[in-house]
Amino acid sequence: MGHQTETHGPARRLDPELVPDERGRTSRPDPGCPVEIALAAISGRWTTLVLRELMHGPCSFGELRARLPALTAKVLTERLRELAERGLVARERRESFPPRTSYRLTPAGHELRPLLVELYRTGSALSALAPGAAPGPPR
Amino acid sequence: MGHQTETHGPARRLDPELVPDERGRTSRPDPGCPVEIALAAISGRWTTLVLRELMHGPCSFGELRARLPALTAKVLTERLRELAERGLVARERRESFPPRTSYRLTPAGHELRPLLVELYRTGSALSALAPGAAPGPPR
DNA sequence: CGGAATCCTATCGGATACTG
DNA sequence: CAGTATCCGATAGGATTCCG
Repeated sequence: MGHQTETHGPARRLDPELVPDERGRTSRPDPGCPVEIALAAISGRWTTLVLRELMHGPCSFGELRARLPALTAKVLTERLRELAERGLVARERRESFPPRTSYRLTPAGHELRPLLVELYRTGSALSALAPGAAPGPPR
Repeated sequence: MGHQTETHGPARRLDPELVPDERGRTSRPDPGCPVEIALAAISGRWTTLVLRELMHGPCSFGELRARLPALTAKVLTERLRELAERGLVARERRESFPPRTSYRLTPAGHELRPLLVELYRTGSALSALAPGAAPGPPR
């Protein structure tokens, strides 16, 4: 916690906690940057809600729809496919009748839990600090 | 109270770490949910990179452009305005010539630091766990 | 230097309807 | 039950040009 650098010091000091290694020094939105990887994992509307449900345990397609009634089948399908492609969710089909599909988090998917917790914590802190300041216009 | 047609298990247990209070029980992308508030704060391409730069200390418009050369003035302006509207960034103008503007994080803005660190940590964990699995196609 | 004003395209996500 | 198939309006964000 040293002193501040002036606005035109030659080289800025990089915070090692914020930029631990090479991959954090990108000067553009590089997909290989860990921050981008994590952002991609939770990107897209409804994604964090779907993840939250799956964090509570495996879930069928219909159960997810029941818990998130305003989420259309199309978008849910898209989210689950993206999450599966990224290796965060596993799909298991029973070929019986009626067909049953179960979705569950993979070990990689469970890695997202601390991030979701931190998102919640940060959001709470912000709403406490910024009283009424632009939660964003309702969609 | 009638129960619903649940295909198995009665009520799911909500994880108190994941859903600490009422505001985490939304069944849709509610802007008042802390998770959404935090997501909104870091939403938009380039936003985390701009925040990273500002975390290192105050910065002028031109300095930000110099450090993020591929970021156009239009988008940078948009990001800074959004961050300012959300109370995360403060702008200070010198009306001299040439005009100098300095941007710095507010206390609320500094609240985002642990989130950025967590994003980095999570992304690193994912890339270690999912070897080569869909970092997403290059844009 | 520090922006604002346009234009243009790609993608996202909601609504709706249909299928195995 | 578990999806697929279209259509469509709304943004997001990049490129370019201009202004105080």
